[in-house]
Amino acid sequence: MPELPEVETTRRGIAPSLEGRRVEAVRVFDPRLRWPVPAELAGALAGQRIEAVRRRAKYLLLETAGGTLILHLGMSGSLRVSDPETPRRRHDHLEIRLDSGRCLRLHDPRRFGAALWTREPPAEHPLLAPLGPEPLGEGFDGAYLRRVGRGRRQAIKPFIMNNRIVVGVGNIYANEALFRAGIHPRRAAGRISARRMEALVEAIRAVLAAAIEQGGTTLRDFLREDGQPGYFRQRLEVYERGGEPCPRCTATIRQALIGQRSSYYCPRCQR
DNA sequence: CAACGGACCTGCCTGC
DNA sequence: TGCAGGCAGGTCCGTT
Repeated sequence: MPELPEVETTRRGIAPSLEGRRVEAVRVFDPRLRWPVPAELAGALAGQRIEAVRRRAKYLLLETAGGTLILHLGMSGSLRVSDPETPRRRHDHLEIRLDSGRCLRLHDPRRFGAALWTREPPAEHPLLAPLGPEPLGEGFDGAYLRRVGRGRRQAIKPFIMNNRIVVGVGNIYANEALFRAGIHPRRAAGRISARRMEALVEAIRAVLAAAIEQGGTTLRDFLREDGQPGYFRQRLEVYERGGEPCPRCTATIRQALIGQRSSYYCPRCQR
């Protein structure tokens, strides 16, 4: 479910309830996530004060003086701040009780998500260390993308979805950014001019920023931590619109599998 | 190395 | 109605 805008929306939603609070207890109802939830997590996190809730790529980082809880929402994960008295839902796998009397619950039907603990600086964790630049940060520009794409024959769409190249661009926003930039999703990454690569970078930034502003995209089940949906879905121009007219030129939008993922594009506008 | 397919899971929808 | 099959927002890992 969540791409960068949904994770960032979640971060902004939960941070005010977490920052500055002390963890009173941690309960793991089902440790079978993508990797087993470490047995030491509950003991290590209990008693710690949450100093900051940060995001790196699609990872959420709950930082304390004793270590960092690394959370990933996978395809179907979500976080809710709730009253501990509220009955647990099916697929609520982890609960963190706070000294405010509230609790944070991780809900994840498909269990592709993760909850890990590290005492090292999180940037050095093996999962985070190899990640490419943040798309909305410094260090991500046309010159960079052109340089790392040089000589690559891989299609541009899976290329920008590779988190060693740039993080946070999932299937929805890859489709949308390529449409905005007028680039065909199958075009080889190494065969895009500097000018068009710059346009692609700007399109990625613009679509992610706009989606964050709208609270993310709710397709099926993504809900913000307050239970509200994100409103970016109505702004999607090609995603899940196969067979509809292109909003720019009225040609019929195509759907095809590229790199195993559903891809949507206008065969006339995108070259 | 780059590129690709498989794997991990549940839920939901479609079509027979 | 039941059941098989396909698909879903991610990404690691093993193989070519």
